[in-house]
Amino acid sequence: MAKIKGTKNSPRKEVIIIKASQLFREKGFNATSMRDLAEHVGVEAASLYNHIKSKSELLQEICFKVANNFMTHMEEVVISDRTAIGKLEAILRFHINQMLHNYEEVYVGDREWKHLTEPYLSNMRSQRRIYRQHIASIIEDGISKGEIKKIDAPTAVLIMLHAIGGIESWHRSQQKISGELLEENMVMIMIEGIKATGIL
Amino acid sequence: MAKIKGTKNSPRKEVIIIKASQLFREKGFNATSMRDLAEHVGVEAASLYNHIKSKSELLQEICFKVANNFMTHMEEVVISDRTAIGKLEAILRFHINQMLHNYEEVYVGDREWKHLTEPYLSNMRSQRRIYRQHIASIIEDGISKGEIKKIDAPTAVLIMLHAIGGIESWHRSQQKISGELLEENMVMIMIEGIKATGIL
DNA sequence: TAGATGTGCTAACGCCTGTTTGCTTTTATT
DNA sequence: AATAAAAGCAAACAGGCGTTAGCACATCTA
Repeated sequence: MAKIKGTKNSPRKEVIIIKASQLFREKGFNATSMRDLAEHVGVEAASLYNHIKSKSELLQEICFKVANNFMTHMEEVVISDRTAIGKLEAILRFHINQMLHNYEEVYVGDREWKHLTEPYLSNMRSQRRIYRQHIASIIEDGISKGEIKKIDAPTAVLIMLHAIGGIESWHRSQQKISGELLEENMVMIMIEGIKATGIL
Repeated sequence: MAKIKGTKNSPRKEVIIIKASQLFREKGFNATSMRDLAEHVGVEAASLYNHIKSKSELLQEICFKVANNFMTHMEEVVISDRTAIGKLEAILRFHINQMLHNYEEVYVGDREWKHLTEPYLSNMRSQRRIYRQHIASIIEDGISKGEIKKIDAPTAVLIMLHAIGGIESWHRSQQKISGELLEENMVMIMIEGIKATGIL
């Protein structure tokens, strides 16, 4: 039988997670209280527990959803037949687009994962390490093939990843350029910065 | 007779601020309790209040000390007779060195200032805006003089500033390259990324 | 219609928070 | 040695925290 609810087709838990993402991003995980969250959902704090197990669970769901998202894309890129520069550009563009169109959750996943509890904390740490190592490997591959100038790969990785985090400032900016233009500017600056010039 | 002391001569307060910087960096401002801090100082929580007025005051002192530090340097650079690229490189190197040698406080000043209370919060917001505008002006000047490729200046600013924030990862890294090498790598990648190539 | 299920509420719990009070001990100055 | 100031402590406060218990209602299922 078709279960058609009419007004309430979106489950309550989804709404809670979305609101939680916004608040965690805005004020941080620890500075966001359950009563705070409840008010934004339009409900009393106690009622939240009909849908979620704990405040921690909210952070876990947000962080691991984001992490899986990035990890899945990374695996596709790694097995693709792009050049090293092409792979980096693909990763860069994916990050930028995620930051542009999935802002709240991505931001929380990036900045608030430290407040996860074990064993999720260790799990996240290792996922992030693996992710960075993937990028470093691509860079080192590019260097050995002469596509990329001779730089320290881990340094290039941290520059790339953190530069993208700066899109946060763009979101808050008043006179912002379009997302497409932002993407092109970032890609140009970052990719040109590591490309081999033939001179060096 | 003469009260030479004021509230400044006490080194105890310095210790408290240093430990607070470490804890705020490690766990975040909200996740650091005064009892936590007291334990690291080697004292009971109540005793802290013989040296400081409030937890908030700690965050204020850290944030504004760092901000003044950067602002002072910025003003020196702005009035210098360097080229635009030269100015950017000077700013970049200053940031990197601060991040390397004054890590805890700089990190807190960068990531935890959101938890300041008014009027300090507004003050900090405007200081940061002014700082970014200074950099943007330098970039635009460089573009108009043909030193820098035609990019969106605010975008370049956010890339620069956030890329530096990535040194956080470097600090935690196990097999890290030397600070000098890190600096050279970062400068090379970032500066080359925005330099005019003559082709474009 | 009867029961089950989902969702909401009020009230409360135990714990932790930043901070104050009142008192004692250490340290520095005369 | 006497005295004043600085620095420490235990105890407590009021308020906020995440969370639970118990109950009420509404909706869906049989």
